[in-house]
Amino acid sequence: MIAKTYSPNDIEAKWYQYWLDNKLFTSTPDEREPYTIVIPPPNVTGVLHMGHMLNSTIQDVLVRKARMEGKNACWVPGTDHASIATEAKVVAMLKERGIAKTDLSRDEFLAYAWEWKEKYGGIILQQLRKIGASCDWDRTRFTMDPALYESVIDVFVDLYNKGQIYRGVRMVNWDPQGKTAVSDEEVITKEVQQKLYYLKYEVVGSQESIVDSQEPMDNSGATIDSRLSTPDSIVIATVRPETIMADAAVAVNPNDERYNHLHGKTVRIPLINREIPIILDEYVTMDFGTGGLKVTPAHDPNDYELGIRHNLPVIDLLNDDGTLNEKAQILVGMDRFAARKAIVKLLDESGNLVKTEEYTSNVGFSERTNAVIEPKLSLQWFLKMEDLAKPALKAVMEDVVQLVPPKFKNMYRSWMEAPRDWCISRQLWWGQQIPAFYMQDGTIIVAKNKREALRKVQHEKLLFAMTEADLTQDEDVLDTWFSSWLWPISVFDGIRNPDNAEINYYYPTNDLVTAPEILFFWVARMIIAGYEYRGQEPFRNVYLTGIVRDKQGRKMSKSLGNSPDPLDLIDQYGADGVRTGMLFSSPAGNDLPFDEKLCEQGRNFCNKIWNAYRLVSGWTIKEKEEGKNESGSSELAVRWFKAKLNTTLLEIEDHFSKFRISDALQSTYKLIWDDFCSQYLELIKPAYNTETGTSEPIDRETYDTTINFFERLMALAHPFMPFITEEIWQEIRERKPGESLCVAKYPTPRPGQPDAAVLADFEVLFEIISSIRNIRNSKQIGPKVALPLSIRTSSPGRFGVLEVMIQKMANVSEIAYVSEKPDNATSFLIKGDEFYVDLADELDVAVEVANAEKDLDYQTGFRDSVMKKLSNEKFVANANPDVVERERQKVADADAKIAALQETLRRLRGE
RNA sequence: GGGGGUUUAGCUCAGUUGGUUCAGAGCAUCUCGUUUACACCGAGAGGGUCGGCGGUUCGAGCCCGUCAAUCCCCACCA
Repeated sequence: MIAKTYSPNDIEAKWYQYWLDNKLFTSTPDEREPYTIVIPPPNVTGVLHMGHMLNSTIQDVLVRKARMEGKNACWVPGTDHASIATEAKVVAMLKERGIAKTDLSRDEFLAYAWEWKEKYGGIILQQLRKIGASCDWDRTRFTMDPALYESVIDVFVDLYNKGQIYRGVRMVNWDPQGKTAVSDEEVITKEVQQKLYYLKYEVVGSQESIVDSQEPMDNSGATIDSRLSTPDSIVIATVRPETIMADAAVAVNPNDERYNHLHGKTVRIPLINREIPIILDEYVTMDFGTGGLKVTPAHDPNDYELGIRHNLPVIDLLNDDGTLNEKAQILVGMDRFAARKAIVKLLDESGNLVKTEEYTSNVGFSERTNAVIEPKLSLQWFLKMEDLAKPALKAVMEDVVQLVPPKFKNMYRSWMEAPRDWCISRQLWWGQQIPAFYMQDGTIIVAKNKREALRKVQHEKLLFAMTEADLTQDEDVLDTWFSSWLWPISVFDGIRNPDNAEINYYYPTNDLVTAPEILFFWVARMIIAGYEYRGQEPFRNVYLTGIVRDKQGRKMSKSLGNSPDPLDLIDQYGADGVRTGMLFSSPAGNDLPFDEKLCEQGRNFCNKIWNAYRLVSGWTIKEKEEGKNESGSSELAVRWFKAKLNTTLLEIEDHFSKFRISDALQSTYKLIWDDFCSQYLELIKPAYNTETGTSEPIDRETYDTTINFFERLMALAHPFMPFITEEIWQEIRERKPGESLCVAKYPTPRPGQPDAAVLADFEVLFEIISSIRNIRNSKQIGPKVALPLSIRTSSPGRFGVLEVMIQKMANVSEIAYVSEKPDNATSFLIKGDEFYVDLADELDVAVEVANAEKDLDYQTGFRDSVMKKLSNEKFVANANPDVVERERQKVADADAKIAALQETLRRLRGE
């Protein structure tokens, strides 16, 4: 006997192992059509969160479906080395052991990092197995695998040789915690409540200034607080008072008449009294703050530009870790934020702090470490993006690469039309070390390795005396995205070995499933690399998932602690339950407000399927000679379900073709729960024999057909819920060893028109049944009390076999065709046919009259509104003839109902 | 500051070229039911001026304009 409730935990591990043992997920090139997905490689240090859960489930649904459709499905798993994040974790781990990174050599540090990676890395890949992900694990790749590492190096060398990569001093985003530069895309700007400090700078030679200031200042029409500006000083506004020691000038707008008297003057920086010039530049906004701007070229990108224009010195007063260096002269060694507090106090004491205002402004944060980004001037490597981006922009605009949903095309375009150069160097050790080698005179040799670099020096520069010892490799590593942008190519070794059988077979891949957050970071760059290195797009479709949010709409994150552990959820609801739960409300590109209720619904669905199987498996089958179901009702039910299945399959296929995964699941869910369980199974269910206490046997034909239906339904649901469907599919009939639903045929709609007649008949049938049940409910009559039904129709006997079903489903004792309404009967109307249910007790005439009147009102109103439409000449003239015809039909239907209702009313009133 | 999305039932969302009784689904709520697969269930019910206003049209949830709310992206006026 099968258990009453489905227990996922018992079977999930069993089937997953079975799939692995039978190598059902492995793929090698063959003559079949390939279907390829590369996983967005999760951070190697990562653990599974709800975003992965959603993303991986969608990929698995697509891959499993393709596999069942007979394609050579290949889902490549792997992880990303995530340089900053991983290095930070390793540094933290070392710190716990009392080891500082600075005490280690690069090689020693990397040894620790690899040790750490081997130990903790890739947990997430194990977790993916728990959710049923059908990855080809033999293909697991890591962005630092030798082959992938080498691919990255090759690409760097190649792009350098093509003149696309250059090295230069630029203002970059500095992460003082990670102590590395990060790209513009890795900076998240957030609005932060800050303070705007108004600081007074003394004008040098202020005695003269007083004399000059005989000219009345009021002429300028200045609206600024008189305290803020005096003839012998200028007040500037800043949110970063700790950088004043690095000021190179104070700028005012040349058109700002308030400051005419200061042109050509110099001022003194408070506290340190260094003298700096007043410069004129139209960049300065006159109506912000005081109209005076402190210019700090080392610590602000705009100031840096100003500095270049005015030939100002660059004074960098920050160390790499964000503390003040000796150039600051004061507060040396203090962290920038502590220094800010301290200097405000000092400025206040010295009388230079004029006032403080609350101020909201945008501050950049490091995506990886969440540290406040410091604009910093440094020597970095850059990749020119302008030309590379062109084919990638075109591909998306012309839908060669299709973004799903397409609304993201706008975003993509705005970024790709004017891409900024990509800062690809990082001041870290964990990653691909930049293959640039420096000669002692600073000459740069870019080559695959030192030996190659030396060979180049010797052969191209004819410096045969050079040795490897004379070359030093660049200390920096490459941005992690500089390796992941090659992912769809490098996992098939298509960079090093561009004509190999694998890349030629699997590339371009089919679908990419990822989050919109990394559309620029990753997706766009993969497309760029795809065109540059394969001359072809890396994938056809990009399905962009939403962000998983909690009930309050917050993004689920580890730091907020509002994300449930997916593995806990799986324990609780089963992998299939969680998978379907995730998909129930996740249209592409829309955020997913996650609610555990959805997992519960998923679990309930599993249980429903389980019990449906329990029901069917408990049936006994009639001996052959006993024949089939006498009334033919089962045959008709079969005919109906076939038609229903067919139309639903078409619907599901349509949803899938549009990547409407949620809708495809919804259709599957309804087909199984409502159509198959609630209707079909109830219709064919054998009667219960009260004497024997068992159900009657079912005829062989109906039974076999039902089992076939079940099998097809399991196949249909398998991409969504692989475990329970495999379990039942294996139970349903004897299978050969190694056979699996994973590679069974996915149901396809039968060709030809669906059986419209039977579908229409059953719609009427279900309406009759629910009307009778409704009467039962409203009259509080229990389901065990059988009720007689009378029908008055213009075509007697038209219900034929359906009568048996009405009797069974609505517990009707007998059906009679009548020409007069029986006494004591309550009635309902369906398409002009009138149905009467004889109630044993007295009929409440008043209630019946009220109901009939209400219905009559509605029908008359409805008829009138349609008539009004039809009497409008413009409507009849302009509307589609079909539409007009339908409207006429509506009137006819309404007329019939109205006539019937009027008659009912007459009778009820005894007229 | 620019660009885009969203706004439909208490909640989360469907609603495909404007036209069938088009105002929908799931969840939640309420009523009834220990029926013989399933209470992780069954049978029913209530609930919305489709964000506001204006326009186009014979006809608007759908098209256009405008306003409002909200979210996202880009842009670092200190």
